[in-house]
Amino acid sequence: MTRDLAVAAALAGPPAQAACRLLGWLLTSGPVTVRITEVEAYAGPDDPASHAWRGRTPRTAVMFGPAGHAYVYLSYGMHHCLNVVTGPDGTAAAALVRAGEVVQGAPDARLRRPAAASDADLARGPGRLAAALGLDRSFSGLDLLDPDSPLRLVAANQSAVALRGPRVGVARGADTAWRFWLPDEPTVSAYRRSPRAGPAGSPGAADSEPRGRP
DNA sequence: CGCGAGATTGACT
DNA sequence: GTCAATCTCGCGC
Repeated sequence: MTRDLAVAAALAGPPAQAACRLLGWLLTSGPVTVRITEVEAYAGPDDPASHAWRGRTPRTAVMFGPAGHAYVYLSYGMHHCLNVVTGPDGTAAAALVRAGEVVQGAPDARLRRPAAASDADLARGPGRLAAALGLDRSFSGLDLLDPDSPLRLVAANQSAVALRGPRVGVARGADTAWRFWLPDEPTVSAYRRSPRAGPAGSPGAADSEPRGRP
């Protein structure tokens, strides 16, 4: 097979479910392989924190496509962030890969991230993870399930139950508990609420309560 | 066509 | 804890 349909189907569900499933999966770019330890779910026009909130644009068009493709964007003019497109074709959704453990090619990752204090810091944070994998916007739109793709996603068994909490850094939708991470992983990034978001649990943005260890 | 905002990081007070 | 760096997007004039 050239494309794993079962894996694609696993990512075609609702945003939070699809994102949660990515935990423990492997991302490979060249010599570097990362095991995903932290993700966030983003939806479409209904999700004010999503890039697709205002509808389809050239940049976010890939989010409206079939699951299993890459959406890479430039954040704050300097850091790249990787999303895995989720949900059925025609609806906008993606999972931001926030952090991972470098399980292969750590020396290569370190060349790209000389500032990393430890191996756990190589891909701890979305910008750092994209840097460790050597990603830029040219990777956006790639089919991650194609064995010939320069960036590949491979499913793996998820041993632990995921913890969940509100998404990091978002100004709106800051109370939606759509961040998922694996317990006891030193590679999971620290939680920082956006200063532009109101106080936690502020009215108007109320969603599900955080659980676990935010 | 100008301008403000942003799914971040790392350095500094 | 606070703050600047840096640039693309997308809305408003």
